[in-house]
Amino acid sequence: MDNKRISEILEEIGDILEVEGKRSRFEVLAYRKAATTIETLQERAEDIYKKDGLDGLMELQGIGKGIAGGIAELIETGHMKKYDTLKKSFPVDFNTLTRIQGLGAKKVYRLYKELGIKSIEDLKKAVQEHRIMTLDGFGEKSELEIGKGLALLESNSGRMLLGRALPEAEKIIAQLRESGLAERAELAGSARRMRETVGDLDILVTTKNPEKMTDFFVSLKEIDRVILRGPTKTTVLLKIGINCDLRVVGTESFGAAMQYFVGNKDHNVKVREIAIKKGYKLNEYGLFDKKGKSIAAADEKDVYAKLGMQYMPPEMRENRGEIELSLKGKIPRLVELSDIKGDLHSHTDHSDGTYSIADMAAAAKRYGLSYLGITDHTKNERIANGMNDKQFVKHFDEIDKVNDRLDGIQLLKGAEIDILKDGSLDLERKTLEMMDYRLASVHTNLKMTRKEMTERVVKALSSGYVDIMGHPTDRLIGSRDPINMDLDKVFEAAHDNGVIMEIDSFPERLDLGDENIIRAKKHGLLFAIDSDSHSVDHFNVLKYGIGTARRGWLLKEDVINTLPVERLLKRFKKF
DNA sequence: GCCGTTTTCGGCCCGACTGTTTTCAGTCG
Repeated sequence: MDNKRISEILEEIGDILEVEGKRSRFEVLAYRKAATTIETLQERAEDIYKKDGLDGLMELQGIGKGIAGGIAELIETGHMKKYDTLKKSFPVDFNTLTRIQGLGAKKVYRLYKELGIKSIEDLKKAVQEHRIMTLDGFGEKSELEIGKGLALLESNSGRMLLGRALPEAEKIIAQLRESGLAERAELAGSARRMRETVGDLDILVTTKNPEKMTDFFVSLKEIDRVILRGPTKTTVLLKIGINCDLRVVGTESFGAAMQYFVGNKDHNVKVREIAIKKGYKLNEYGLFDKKGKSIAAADEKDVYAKLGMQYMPPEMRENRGEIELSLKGKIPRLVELSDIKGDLHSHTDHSDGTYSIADMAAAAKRYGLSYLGITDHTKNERIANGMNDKQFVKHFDEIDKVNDRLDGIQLLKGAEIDILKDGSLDLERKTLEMMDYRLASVHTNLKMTRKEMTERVVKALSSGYVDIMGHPTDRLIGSRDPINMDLDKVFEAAHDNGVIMEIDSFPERLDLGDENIIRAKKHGLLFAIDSDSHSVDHFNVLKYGIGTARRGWLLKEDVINTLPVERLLKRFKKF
């Protein structure tokens, strides 16, 4: 059973327990928390259970004996007694119905009890027939909002790629800054933490004129409609299809607000618990002592410092151990975009890129890189114009010629070699040995059994010819699951054979992702943060790869393309 | 139901906005 279904079931148990009202609200919270944990897990809960049993599940955040047992039951039998029983008494699609903005478990239950609404279809009909507004506590406006929520639900599926949402946020923030109304305007929330997908955007501003500031914000052309508006918080729907919150805070509490709105929920709960233990109270307005006097608020670093904590980069604030590290003062300096000296994955018009070798070199130089690896596709990728051995020999010759004319940037000869179905590489040894380095990826035959796929990849990595494994899991966020293989075995093979793991920076790939980076690093692996550029405009996706690497707590020394070219070349296989 | 730098029992973050309420519950993040 996949994580999504497990988390839906846990969430729904939480909903039903809440409306049932028999259990403590903390039990409800516990199920919701467990649901979030499973939903955001990169590894399959089923794999964890098969490998480490109940203990493996219980190591996860917010999952104890009870819920772990329930998950195990789901995996073993496809059913969970507790859920089936609850569902019999409440045959309502809580999961879908509560996705409508403004509808929570309790309202959904009332709609069921009083109007018999069990599904989205029932709800749509009830709205059309104006039956919602007849209920106590619901009015004309509630019905209208539910109607809008229904339309929105049909038009988009919730989360959006960071690569689509972040540029929009940057555009909006730039306008807020240029308006002359904002003293400061900063991105907060999951986008600032560089999560690969975001559910909404959060922007924080300080201003002398909140009223005018908000007027200006809601008048921006990027905005579709205003969902709610108050003196400190305004929510709008953007035309690109996600919500954007504007928070207006005082300059004196800007730091506390950043602290509050940047970390994820678990991070914040934990930090606030630390405040309580110290006899303080922490909210978005400041850190307060017992007498209610503010002891830190304007500066984010100061808020953490007064709690005995070292500042943590936004990308770390996910409650994955950063708080403990921070209390010990051991937060490391993470890798930064400016550390990147070159890019080891790019395509030209010799395969499926759109620009010449010389154009790509010039673009990389403009981007500030000092070397660029050209890694065009091999013949198995017919669709991408992959080259055969003979064509590669000619291709290398041309790279050499272009290289001779270049100044300030050096080209490296490589290829993105297909790992074939049987685990062999798609070029002859002779050709492989002509390159500066070799990047190998899986592109075809993605639906093999776990055992077959693991053997295939391990065989390729053990060939003695692979320097970098390209986009290792081959996932496409939101559209293609990672290939099914035993990642620990793959990482082990990579370690034994000196293979570097790629972090492909393309927003729909971000592969490896943050959790798998942490896992690979535990195996002692090194990384390459690459753009996978197919055009001269693509180098700026590197920032997403950097963000992902930072979410995986990588340091400069973990990333090989922070090395100058002479030292980099020493890391690659020699023949 | 989960969890442990006071704890294996007794806690569990905190505030804003809305609609429909005459003082607040529900929802959201």
